[in-house]
This record gives sequence, structure tokens and C-alpha cells, in this order.
Amino acid sequence: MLELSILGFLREQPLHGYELKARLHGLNGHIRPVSDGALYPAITRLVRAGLVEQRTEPGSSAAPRRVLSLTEAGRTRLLALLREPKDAEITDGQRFFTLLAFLHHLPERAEQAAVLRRRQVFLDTPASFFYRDGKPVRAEEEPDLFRQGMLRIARATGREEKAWLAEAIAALSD
Amino acid sequence: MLELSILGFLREQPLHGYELKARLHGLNGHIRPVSDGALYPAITRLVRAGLVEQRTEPGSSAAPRRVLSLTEAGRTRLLALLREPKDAEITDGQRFFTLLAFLHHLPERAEQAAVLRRRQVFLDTPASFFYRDGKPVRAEEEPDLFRQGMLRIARATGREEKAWLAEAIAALSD
DNA sequence: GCTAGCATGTAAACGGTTACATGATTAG
DNA sequence: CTAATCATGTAACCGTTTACATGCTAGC
Repeated sequence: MLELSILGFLREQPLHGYELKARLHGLNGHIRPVSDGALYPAITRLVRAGLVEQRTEPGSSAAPRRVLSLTEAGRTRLLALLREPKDAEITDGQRFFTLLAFLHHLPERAEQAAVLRRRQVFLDTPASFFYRDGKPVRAEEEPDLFRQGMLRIARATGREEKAWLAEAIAALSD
Repeated sequence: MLELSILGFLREQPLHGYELKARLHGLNGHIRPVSDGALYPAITRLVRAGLVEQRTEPGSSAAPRRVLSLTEAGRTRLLALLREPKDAEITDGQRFFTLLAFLHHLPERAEQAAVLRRRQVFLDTPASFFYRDGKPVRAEEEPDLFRQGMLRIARATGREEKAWLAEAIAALSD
């Protein structure tokens, strides 16, 4: 999942690995820390795939900085990832957030709106966490305190997100 | 991450793999589908580790059912996972939800409350997604529509979750 | 006769975690 | 002089995804 974030941040400006790490940390480091063991191999993969270019900066510091920037293929790839996100990127809130963080890179408002609409459809699909006798347990019927909390929180967040999505989609179709 | 859910569901009653899959699907299948390629190896690991027992049911169906149940070690393990969740289980909303789904298995209310308090502390730690000149960008100052949405949604969900946590912790200390 | 659901598995590839490893610069 | 920060990487391990593979039963 690093791929999208790396391409997204590099689209804004060239960065070296350490700075990239700082941005990634800012984006969702409090939720999931970024490890060097994930980041550097990911960069290497992207370079090998021709999506990222690196030029080594002759600096005074210990390990020489590798300044990374997107190639044309990298920019194309970023757009493809934003335009046709996999289902998991729509359904998983955390991944969808990553998508949102870079969605402004999509050039067409209609394309941006289409992504938001996919999330809307997902949120409107009724879903339930628990079943008793094959039927979904309603929040009011759930006797367990913690599962009650899950249902309550899920509903509240769904409500707010739906409200925002509706507004944003409306704004995009002006 | 399957480990906790499998142990949690088996704690409630013995199940065979297919039924387990159905429960797991109910719990968060709409967000992340459960794949056989993850489930069956996970079961095998748990059996090998002595946490789960299986007895094959002589049935008429094609592949014979393996009915799975927790061993004493499995029950102990489940409690340990619930009692001392790793940081990632507290910070990642999705994982925390999984924790909540089975937290009722912890015998002591004080222990349950302690887990909720860890989440509370995390949510009270100020965090921001984006930085400009090293300083966090406030929601009102964020010019990008989509990043605005992220901030708005994150705040709303945080608010609701904090409210519930406070209530639940209070209820547990009666 | 066919499709959907029941029921279980394997194997390759991939990506991420954890731990290890190095070394320079800067501030206290 | 020592700790924190800058800066980059490797290697073993682990769990998940994806694709493949099998075969029975029930209902249309």
C-alpha cells in the first residue's frame, strides 16, 4: 500500500527517502508506523519498475541522499491507481483515506466524483457485524456492551462520511 | 490478524472452517474479504501450536468437516491477546474493532476498562495528516476538498468514539 | 444438466514487520 | 562526550493475496 502514497507524495515534489518517510509518517504514522524495512525496498521496486528516478546528491552527510522523482510512467501509474482503485481501496476506510489524500491529482472532476460515488455505494450497502440464527443483530438487541459500541461508532462515522460525500459530489458537479 | 478472530469465535462454540469463514465474513468481510488461502493455513498453525483441537466429523459431504474447538492453551492465549494487545491493535481502528468484538471474554471489568483507556489515550493524542513548513495544517486552512473531507470525517468519528469510550468506562467502574 | 452452495485444501508471489547494521552531523 | 537526528540499507520471517484444485449435494 506504500506504492500509492510514495507516488502521491513524489508527484508533489522530488524528495529523498528520509523526507518521504516523514510525510508518510504524517499521513498515517500514528495509526501504522512506517518502517525502513518496508520503505526502502518499496522505493527500490518503484525505481526498478521505471516509475521513479533517483539521482544521488553529493552531500556531506553519512549516507548520500537519493533524491527521488516521478518519471512519466510514474505519473501515469499514479493516475491509474487513483482512477481505478481496487475494491479493497474503497471498502477499507484506511486505504480509502490514502486515496483521498491524493485524489486531487486526478485531472477530471468527473473522475474524482466517480471514486467518491463508489465509496457512497459501499456505505449505502447494508452491513452488519453479528448474526444470530442467520439474521443480523440490531444495535438495540445487542446485549454486549462492546459490540454495542462497535455498532454505535460504525453508524456515526457512516453518517458523517455519507454527509460529506454527498456535499463533495455535489460540489464537483458544478 | 486472523488469530484473534478465530480464537474469539471458537471461544463461543466449536465450529468447522466453513462456518468460521461465515462468521469472519460477517464481522468484517464487507471491508476485507476472508480468503481460504489465509483461513485454512491459519487454522493449521493454531492446531500445530496446540491452541485449537480438531475432530473430523464423519459426514456425507465431499470434504469431511473438521470441527474445531479451543484447547485450554487456546483459551489462555485468547485472554493474553485481549489483555495485552499490541500498539497496532489499539491505533488501527479496524484491529481495535476486532478487539472490541471479543473483549467480553476478559473476565475482569478492570481489564476491559484498561483496554478501552488505551484507546482513549490514543484518541486524545493530537495528530494531523498534513504538514506545511513543519506545522500541521488545520482543517479550515486546508485548501484541498478531499483532504478537508479526511479531516472532517476523522474529527467526527473521533468525537463519537471518545463519547462512547467515556460512557463505557464509566459503566464498567460501577 | 447445470449452477449455487457446502467444504477443504496447496503453492507461488508479494509485501510488511522486526531486527540488525553503519556512519556522519548537530545540539546539549 | 553523548544522545538525537539525519540517512540508508539488508535479511529472516511471517501472514496475506491470488490462483489453482477437488468433489459432493440440492434445487431449478
